[in-house]
Amino acid sequence: MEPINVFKALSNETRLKILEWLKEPEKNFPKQGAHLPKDVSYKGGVCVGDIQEKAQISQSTVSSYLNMMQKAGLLESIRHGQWTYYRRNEEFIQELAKYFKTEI
Amino acid sequence: MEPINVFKALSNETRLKILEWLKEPEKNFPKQGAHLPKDVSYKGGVCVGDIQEKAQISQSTVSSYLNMMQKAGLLESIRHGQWTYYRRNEEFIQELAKYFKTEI
DNA sequence: TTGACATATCGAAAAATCCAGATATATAAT
DNA sequence: ATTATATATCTGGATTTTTCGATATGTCAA
Repeated sequence: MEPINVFKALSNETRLKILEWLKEPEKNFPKQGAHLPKDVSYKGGVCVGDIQEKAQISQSTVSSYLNMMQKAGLLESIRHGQWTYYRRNEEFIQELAKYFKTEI
Repeated sequence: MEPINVFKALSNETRLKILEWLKEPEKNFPKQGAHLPKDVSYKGGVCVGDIQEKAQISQSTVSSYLNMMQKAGLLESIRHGQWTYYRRNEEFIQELAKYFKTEI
């Protein structure tokens, strides 16, 4: 775990919002599921396009944000067809909260 | 509380170290107290010069770092004579850990 | 296999951050 | 009053971040 990279990832309004939105995907991305194939249950995963629409920033920006957050450990992703679904890496985030409590 | 500013303040190796050093001031700044007047008991406060020496960065940089961390809420300071003593704002940091646990 | 769509990567301009030296200010000592 | 010391503020060049449009890649559908 690289705390500096985590904090950098969290140092941006949009990225912080994305992380919060992904806590309640079905609430914040209601139309999600339209293209989510039934045979897949990537619980909580939201595709890039839906996140972009909600965040109101360019496609390239949202893509690199998500990549950055994933590299920091905050998110995980899976590709399904032409969609990439991102969701929170709750295990990592839990460790992070522990780190925060004990080390900060 | 402005989480973004907190995360920005934490997004730097030196500032992160300072925050950690200040968890155990008497251990990390052993000579501290030489100029700390007896009649003052600013528990845990360390003066700018001592922090600068330990961090090995310029005086102006350490001063603005400390100011930034204080504005973010992480530190608090008190002036005593020609010295400014900085220490952790534990109350704020505790709230922060709570915020982190519940909001992140 | 061609076209359409989702996402990733590239390249660049603008803005922000980093960090130092120079200078200003506040306090203490003489 | 003058000088010395600690800290704060100012200025600015170097580096990094932000964010976009353009382009590339991967996948599905016709």
